[in-house]
Amino acid sequence: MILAAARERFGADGYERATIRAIASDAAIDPAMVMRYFGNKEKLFAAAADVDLRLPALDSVPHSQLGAVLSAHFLDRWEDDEAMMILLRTGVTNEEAAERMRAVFAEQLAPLVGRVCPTPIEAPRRAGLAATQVLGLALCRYVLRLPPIVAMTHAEVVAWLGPQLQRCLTGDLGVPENPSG
Amino acid sequence: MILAAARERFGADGYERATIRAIASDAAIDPAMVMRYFGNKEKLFAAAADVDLRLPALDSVPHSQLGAVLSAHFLDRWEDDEAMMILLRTGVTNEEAAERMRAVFAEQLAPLVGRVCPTPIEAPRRAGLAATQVLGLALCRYVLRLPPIVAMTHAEVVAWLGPQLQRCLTGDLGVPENPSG
DNA sequence: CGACCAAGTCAACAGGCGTTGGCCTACAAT
DNA sequence: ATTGTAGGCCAACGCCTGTTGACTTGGTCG
Repeated sequence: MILAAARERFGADGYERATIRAIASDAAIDPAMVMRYFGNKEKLFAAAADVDLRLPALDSVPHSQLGAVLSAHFLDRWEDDEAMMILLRTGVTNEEAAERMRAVFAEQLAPLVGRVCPTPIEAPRRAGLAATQVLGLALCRYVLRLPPIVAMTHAEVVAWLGPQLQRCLTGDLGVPENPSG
Repeated sequence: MILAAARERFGADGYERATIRAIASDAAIDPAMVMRYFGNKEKLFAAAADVDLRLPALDSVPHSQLGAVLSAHFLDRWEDDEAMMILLRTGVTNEEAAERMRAVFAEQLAPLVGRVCPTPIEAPRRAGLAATQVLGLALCRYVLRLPPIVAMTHAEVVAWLGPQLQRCLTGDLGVPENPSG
């Protein structure tokens, strides 16, 4: 499967270093076949970087458990879907990938937060802060491989991230009397 | 100054897309001069990515103020030193840059945390978690440009990040009865 | 004046890239 | 047996990259 090889290469090397030739070689086909099926490199990337966070419905989750549920979900998601890594690796140097990342945030995470957030006007900011938590941890653990973060077990990470996300969603934002800036 | 142009290009484009020709053009010199002065692209990058966090001495800071002090310091640092952005942009796709980032963490942040951390054995993990906070926020604000995070004022970011860092340094790690894994 | 040496310019090399068009094979229908 | 067609391979194009070596300039010393 071409897409599987593409996801692997994009996720491991980023957009610029992942070459069509290498992807084709991994898939044991000719580079020209990649062009025939996907048109060009950009379109191949777009097909490979189609991310679905698969966020669960949170309506039946008690407010005090939101952080814990999301923490476990994100870590599982991160460890079994290469597309997550693709966006993180490529979104940093490729504007198109960054735009897609903002879209994933706006279309998937933000609306969900909006439905469970006590004060809807704060929802986008709370969702954004939650994103910083998840992305910062993924960056240090899976990409930069900071030793102390890599050394944490799956359970330890979930246990740490849960309360952090909980604070993003329902905690004090720091300047509550003037939240809009 | 060649280094200034190199920092700008590496910070804006990442390692692969920043070309020696473009850097030389920015500096209004010939590409061959870059080679003469720095040897090759890798060495030029190494010279441009020499990051100093300039962390203040924290010994005289009350423990309850550690997060606030570091929060303000990091945000100032991010906003006036292009080298910070270089490492974030390139460390994601370039293993040499990632290694340098781990070195900055191990040599600059971790020792400082070790000196103010209540239980020294937890220091590396606390420093790592603090790194996830700072990097996650910088990633969303300066690189991915998530709108709600960009919309926050400097003061709002500092006010939010302070307590977060404080929790990393002196708060509950989540599984305190078994912190080493 | 002539000789040197560092600083800078220029053109070119070899290699890798995305992308293209032509050829070749294999199979189905007539 | 011949034709048509789709799928796949190969060689090549044009472009851009890092890097190199030869050449020119300008200033300083014997």
